[in-house]
Amino acid sequence: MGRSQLEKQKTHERIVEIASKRLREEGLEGIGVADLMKEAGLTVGGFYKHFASRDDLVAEAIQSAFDSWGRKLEAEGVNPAEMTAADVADRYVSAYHRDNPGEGCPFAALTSDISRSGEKARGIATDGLRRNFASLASKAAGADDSERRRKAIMTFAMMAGGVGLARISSDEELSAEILATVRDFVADIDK
Amino acid sequence: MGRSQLEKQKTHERIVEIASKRLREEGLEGIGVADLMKEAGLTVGGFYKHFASRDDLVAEAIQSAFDSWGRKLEAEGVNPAEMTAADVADRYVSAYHRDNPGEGCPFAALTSDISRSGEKARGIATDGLRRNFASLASKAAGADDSERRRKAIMTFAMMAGGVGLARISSDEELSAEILATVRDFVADIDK
DNA sequence: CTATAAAGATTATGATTATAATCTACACGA
DNA sequence: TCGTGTAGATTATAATCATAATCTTTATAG
Repeated sequence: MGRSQLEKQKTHERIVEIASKRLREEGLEGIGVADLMKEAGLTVGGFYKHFASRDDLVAEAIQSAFDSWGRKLEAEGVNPAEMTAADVADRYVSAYHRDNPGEGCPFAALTSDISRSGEKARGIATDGLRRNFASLASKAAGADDSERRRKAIMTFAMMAGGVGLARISSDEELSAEILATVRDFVADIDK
Repeated sequence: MGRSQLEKQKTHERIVEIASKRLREEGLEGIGVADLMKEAGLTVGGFYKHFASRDDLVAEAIQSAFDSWGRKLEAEGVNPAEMTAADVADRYVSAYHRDNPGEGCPFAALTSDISRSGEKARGIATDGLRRNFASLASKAAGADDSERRRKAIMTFAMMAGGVGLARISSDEELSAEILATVRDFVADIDK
């Protein structure tokens, strides 16, 4: 049976992980199958032994990107449940996140790309959105669930939008100003 | 001299306007030179009589997209200076804007694309950012200029981010909830 | 009225791409 | 140990694309 099943699974995960990073860096159409395989130490030929189409890889890669936030915290020994909204903002609305889209949030890196995508990618992203809102709502200050949810939604919109705008600005000072402003507002709302 | 100068200018503007719309709809790499020319009633051949490269067209199209907001208001007889922040939000954070990226704000439609672009496009966009912040600051409530500016920045981040997320969601209910939440918050901040 | 320069059409060119067919070598069931 | 199925390599295939060379037509200068 050719290489072992274990090998294949490892390879599969490697391709997905690489794609997840590169696609966030260069957009959903930004990198080709051949380059991706090359970066995984492979050649084009084997690609379709792993994925029915490039689109399928993209879907898996987006899913993996959504999970990466949690995996990263885990790797650092941080408990997501213990983070306050301000803690989240410090990480999310940071120069590091701005400068490393490949390891960051797909909503900040791929907003436009996903909104132009098909049902598959949008569905995965919609699930991710719901999870993000729920997680942030559990951290938000507020009199009732409804108010906490509203704060979660607007906080996330502001954070994702802020990082997006900060990435656009070619003026570092303006970019830093955007990040700092958004961070402060999130901390204020958290009260 | 071939067709008249006036004709040429008209043609040039037509190409840019079409590109400005289609690029916002399908991303900066989403549509080819041939299709663009076809939509303008022309063929590929003449393209390089108007633009040194596709990149040059993209830059002009982005610039035009930034100007389009003002042109649209003007066409409707609305005076931008008289709009409150809540007025802006009602327009910006609307289902119509969400569903018609081609006529809308490039920061909402092209966030990811522009942040991956070269200096030319980023520079144009950075100017656009500054103008947006200044315009919103003049409408914001606040004790001093600094507070008004801070509100402008966070408001714009929230609005652009909100429309971006609303476009991603394949669940119409969730999408509408995002829009409504952001709109309400902007109105509140405006106080 | 005529010559010509430039707008736009027609038609290469060469690069890049996703997908696929075929080949090769190895891991496993027997 | 042998035969086979499959992972991955090599090598087409066919589409798409930006760019360019060349041809055609017509608006204007003289």
